[in-house]
Amino acid sequence: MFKELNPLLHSELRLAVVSLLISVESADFVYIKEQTKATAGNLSVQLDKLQKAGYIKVEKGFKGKMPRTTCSITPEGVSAFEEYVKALRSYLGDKI
Amino acid sequence: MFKELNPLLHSELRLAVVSLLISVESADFVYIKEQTKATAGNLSVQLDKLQKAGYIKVEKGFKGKMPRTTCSITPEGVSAFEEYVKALRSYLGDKI
DNA sequence: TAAAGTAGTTTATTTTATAAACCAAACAAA
DNA sequence: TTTGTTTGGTTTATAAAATAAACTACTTTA
Repeated sequence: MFKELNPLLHSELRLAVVSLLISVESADFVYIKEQTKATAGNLSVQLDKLQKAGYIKVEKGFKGKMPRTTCSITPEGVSAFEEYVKALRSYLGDKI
Repeated sequence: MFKELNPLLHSELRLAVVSLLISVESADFVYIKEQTKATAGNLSVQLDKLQKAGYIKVEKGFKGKMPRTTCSITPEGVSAFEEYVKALRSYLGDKI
């Protein structure tokens, strides 16, 4: 009846991050923070979880002299998201 | 960009309950428990939250001599669910 | 060179979800 | 008839999560 919802994606901020990255090739920390309206601390924690799950890749470098963290989605991230959306449908019926 | 997801509905079990009740007029505790595969304790807690939010109506009565708790969705519950689904779309893009 | 800003991380606190323990009545059966 | 079991839950305790606050390190500006 109701499919299980991947708890890693069933989180407002992490879902927003993955949703954003899926349509964008790559995005840096500041941009993600702005788009999702997250606090830096919360974003840092959630990016870490997504990375540890293998759903995103996080690269730390510099833009000039300032640190710059760039994120991109992995193939596992894409398919986890697709699975999540499929599972969601079991809750939404024909409403979507 | 990303709409806020009503935290009361953004919970696997509460979403399942509301989703179930939306298509069914009314359902009792045991039935909901079976359909959602929830434990009784968890279900009890979550039904209480939904009721306190005014999203469902909970009626306690008896079937013969055994207690029987019947739940149904309220108009506020229906519209909260519809809002939630609308907000979700901002995360799912054209994936759904 | 002191103050303020940028880009984050770490730690602490609050909130949630979940599980475990419990309760009361009914039924079953010895 | 009293001991055990099942039903239908609720309450309380614990684990996990989200969030906020505090902090670090470096840079830019006044």
